[in-house]
Amino acid sequence: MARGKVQMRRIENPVHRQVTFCKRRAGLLKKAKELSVLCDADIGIIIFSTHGKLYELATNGTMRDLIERYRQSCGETQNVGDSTQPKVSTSCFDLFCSSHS
Amino acid sequence: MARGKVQMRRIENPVHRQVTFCKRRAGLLKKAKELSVLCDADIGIIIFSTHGKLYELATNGTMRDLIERYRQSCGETQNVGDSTQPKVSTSCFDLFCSSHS
DNA sequence: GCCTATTCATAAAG
DNA sequence: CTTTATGAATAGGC
Repeated sequence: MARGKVQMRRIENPVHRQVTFCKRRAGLLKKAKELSVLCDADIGIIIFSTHGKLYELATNGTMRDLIERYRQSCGETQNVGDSTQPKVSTSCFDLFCSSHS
Repeated sequence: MARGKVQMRRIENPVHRQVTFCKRRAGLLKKAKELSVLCDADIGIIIFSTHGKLYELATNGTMRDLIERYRQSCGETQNVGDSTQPKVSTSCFDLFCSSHS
């Protein structure tokens, strides 16, 4: 982005990667908050670092509520706005009920 | 941001809000993918528009797996990297177990 | 949806 | 941590 373009590959230098992770993570969360305020949207973000540390953000209410709402919506919604996922047919309800017969 | 600064309030004009929502949502998801690739992180994003439409992104695997992983981690993690939330003391496990005694 | 002027984010350096 | 040069995101128009 600055001082030279960055290539979209995994950053191999651990120090460099850590610095970039911190900066971009902050930027991403900021963007999410802005989108939430400007467009009155409800946004949740879950981030796991390489080392498995969890970072989260819920712009409205709690992540708990958001996941619960997600569980309901994804069972009704046929298609989401992003085409990254090939579309999984697994019902989201299974996630919460599979261990409780 | 461009052609004039935007104030951080809810955009009242519905058309304008819709346009901004589309543009910024795309930008947010792109940033998330970049962060995921560059820093080898696992990221999930859930977005509900004003009208309740769901948009989602899981950079690695499925949202189902990510939520499952989140459930486990948030019970172990004491603090997340973001200070937006005042810190909720409710155990995340309650979310999935409260209805099953 | 595409284009362009402008603001924003951020990689590299101090 | 703070600064700064530069690429990226995006608001407003078509």
